[in-house]
Amino acid sequence: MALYGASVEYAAHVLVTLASAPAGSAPSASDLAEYQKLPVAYVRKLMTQLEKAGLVSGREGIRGGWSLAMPAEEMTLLAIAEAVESQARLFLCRNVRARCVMWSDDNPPSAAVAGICEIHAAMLAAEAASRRELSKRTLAEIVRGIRAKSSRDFEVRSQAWFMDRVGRRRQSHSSQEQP
Amino acid sequence: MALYGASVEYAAHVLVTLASAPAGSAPSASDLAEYQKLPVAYVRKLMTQLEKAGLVSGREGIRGGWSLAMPAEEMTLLAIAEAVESQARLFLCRNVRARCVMWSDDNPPSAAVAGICEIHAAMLAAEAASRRELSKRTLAEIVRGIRAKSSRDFEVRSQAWFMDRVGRRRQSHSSQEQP
DNA sequence: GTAATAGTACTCGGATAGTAAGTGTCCGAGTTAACCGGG
DNA sequence: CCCGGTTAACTCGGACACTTACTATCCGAGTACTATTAC
Repeated sequence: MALYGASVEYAAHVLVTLASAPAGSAPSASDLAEYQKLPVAYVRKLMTQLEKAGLVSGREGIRGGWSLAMPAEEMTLLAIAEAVESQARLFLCRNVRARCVMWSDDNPPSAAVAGICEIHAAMLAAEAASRRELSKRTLAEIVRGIRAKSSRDFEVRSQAWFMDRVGRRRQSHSSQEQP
Repeated sequence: MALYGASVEYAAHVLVTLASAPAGSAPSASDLAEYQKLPVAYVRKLMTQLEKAGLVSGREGIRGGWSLAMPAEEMTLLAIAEAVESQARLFLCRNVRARCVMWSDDNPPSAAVAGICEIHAAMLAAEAASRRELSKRTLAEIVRGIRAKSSRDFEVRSQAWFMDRVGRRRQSHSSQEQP
């Protein structure tokens, strides 16, 4: 139905959140997921995919969490999409042309089917066009666009939310429980 | 995995075949399918979809068959793709932005989420680019490209194959059986 | 005071369901044209 | 000679099974930091 599924959408929003989070806060996968009510376990898996692609770097352990592995200006939407859905192709040529009945009986499909199928070629051109478009958009641009729309109050409260999560994480095992 | 699946590939090749078939031969869905060893029943379904989209016109009955409903010069690859996979989108926005925890407790997501999501906008731009590319390519161009690669002999034999199919269809119930 | 231990909150990776869409098949119904036999 | 019935070969449309990939969840294992405890 759609080439890029929920994975790409989740990943993109998570990265936007990560780029907007307070500097050095290193939110955990749970933080990032719950902030936008995404399935936590699923986001966890996405994070490891993003890490493999070199977009984020994680730190393990009790104070662990995620942070961008490169400046947001350099991270393109194409890179994000390919990180979590590397197999996404506009079209997969099954080489129908070579199945023609003309070939089967006597002479094999040699010269006539040489090179790339015309239809496949057109599809590849279209795919290249869409990728070119996606590679133009960077995470930084997207964050700027979102920030321009949102209120200052929203930003402040979001930052506070993340700081609260991090703080809560730390104090939770100095004092065992809290009201 | 791929936005455009086998349906689009089959449809495209069938239309190429149809455009290349002898004038007035009106091949049946079976003819078109067997010519390239495609699943017959499936091609039949595709043909009705292509008809609904106005790309081909069918004639029922014993001498029935299919023919292009418009000049091949006017039929774009985009039209073909959309005829059989109209739901194909590059990206389906689930409006994740509106699920943010910041909204749930007191104030609803009003102004900040107004307009289209930044990520969605970028995806739409990419989709538009690929569609633009596909709408540039016409069936006539594709047929020309294929014809340029194939031998004259291949063409002649293909035409003969179709004429044989049509002829066989007619004589098969003047003389009941044939050797 | 320093070192070993326990506990906490993460990440990591694989195994496993559930679900939706594409792919492919089958069957009955309707349509057109040719042929065949009766008037 | 003409006309209605029969048959053949299509199209049309819906119903159904199969496969695959995405989405989502769960669990055991590893890791880093902190606090506690023992020496």
